[in-house]
Amino acid sequence: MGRGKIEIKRIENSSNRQVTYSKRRNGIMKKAKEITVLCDAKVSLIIFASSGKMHEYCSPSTKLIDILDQYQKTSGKKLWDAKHENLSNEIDRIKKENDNMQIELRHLKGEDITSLPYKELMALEDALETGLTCIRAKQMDVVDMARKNTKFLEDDNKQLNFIMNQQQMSYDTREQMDHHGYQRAARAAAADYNSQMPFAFRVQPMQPNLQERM
Amino acid sequence: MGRGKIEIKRIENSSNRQVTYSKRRNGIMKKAKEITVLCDAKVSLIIFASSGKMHEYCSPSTKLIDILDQYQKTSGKKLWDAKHENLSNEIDRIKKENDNMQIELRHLKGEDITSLPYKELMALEDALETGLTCIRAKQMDVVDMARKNTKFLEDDNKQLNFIMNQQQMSYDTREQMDHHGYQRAARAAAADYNSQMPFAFRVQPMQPNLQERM
DNA sequence: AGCTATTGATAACA
DNA sequence: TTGTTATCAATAGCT
Repeated sequence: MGRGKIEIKRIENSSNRQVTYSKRRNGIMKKAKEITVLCDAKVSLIIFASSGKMHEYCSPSTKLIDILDQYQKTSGKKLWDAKHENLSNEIDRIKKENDNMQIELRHLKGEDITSLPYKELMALEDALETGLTCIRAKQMDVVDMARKNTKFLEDDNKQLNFIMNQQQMSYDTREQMDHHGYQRAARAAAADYNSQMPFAFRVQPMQPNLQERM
Repeated sequence: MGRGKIEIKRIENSSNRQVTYSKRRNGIMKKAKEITVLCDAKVSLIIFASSGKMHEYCSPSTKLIDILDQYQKTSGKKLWDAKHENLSNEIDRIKKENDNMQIELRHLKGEDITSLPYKELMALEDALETGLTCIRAKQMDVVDMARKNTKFLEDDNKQLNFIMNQQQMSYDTREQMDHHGYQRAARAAAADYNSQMPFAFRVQPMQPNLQERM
């Protein structure tokens, strides 16, 4: 149909192909509309040009999704139903997991244990005792750490008090000294302190993260 | 195109409509095939006759589902994506729930507690103690029940032994008795036993389900 | 289902 | 892209 007959094979000339695509697309769309009107048919037509541009026709007062639903029912071919099934199965699987954990949690909290056999009661008891042991060990750790922290703070305080006293003393005798003499006195005081205290009590960096863990 | 021009409106004559549908359907299918070959297009064509009968064309080496996926991306219209999103959200929600329970379970078992604040350690301890109390109470119940069961069995045994002895005795003196006399003696033995035992120790139905709960 | 007169679609060209 | 038109293709009405 045209000035010359053509073979049905890919049109190599790109612009010819584009023109033909456009004209034939319109032609098919028109035919699709006509058949829906003439024959009461439901039609879904989706065309992608090689460029990726899309055109569609769907018979009026019909939704594409309805046509596709009917397609699945009529043909038995799954489009999204398969994906749906997978997701639904996944949900079921996870829900079951959920329920089991729910039950285990209840049991550990001493709920819903009326119908449990003795063996499981024993197992639960063991688990709870183990947990309690761990928790209490951890609590001890924390308390211990707090105690150590307190001790470090006390030592710091002691040292700071000592230095302050020395500074006060050197301030009291300041009149007899020049500026350099004052600084010398303060340094001497610190050195004096460190030489009097055993190593473990000297100023040193605070334990990192000690506070956080409380 | 035909022996006469026709108006594009529903063909009222049913058999004409059917024939026209069939011819035009073939025509559209052919056109669809041609445009895919001539112009490198991807085409999905689904037609339902008013009778419900379906015909489809999909460009070769392409799946309908792929065309529809591309349709959703290109047009932005959702077909099944909305449904999928709902299911996916549900899955995410349940998975989160799952994770939380997983963590709670671990904590109760004394695992992964290194970074827990002291307050939560206390709460865990309380929960574990409560659970342990409940479990042990239940264990006591079971043991108690077992003890009662044992007692019932012992009583039964005692009673059966008593009756057996009586029967043995009546057997030993059997020669002096006729058949009726023997039966009378056995009945008398049982009555004798019941009259000698306090009510609570008499034969009575076993506690139901006592065994099961072990 | 075939046939064919006729209309409709479109290839090549502008 | 759009329009024109000579041709080819589809099909309406009939068998």
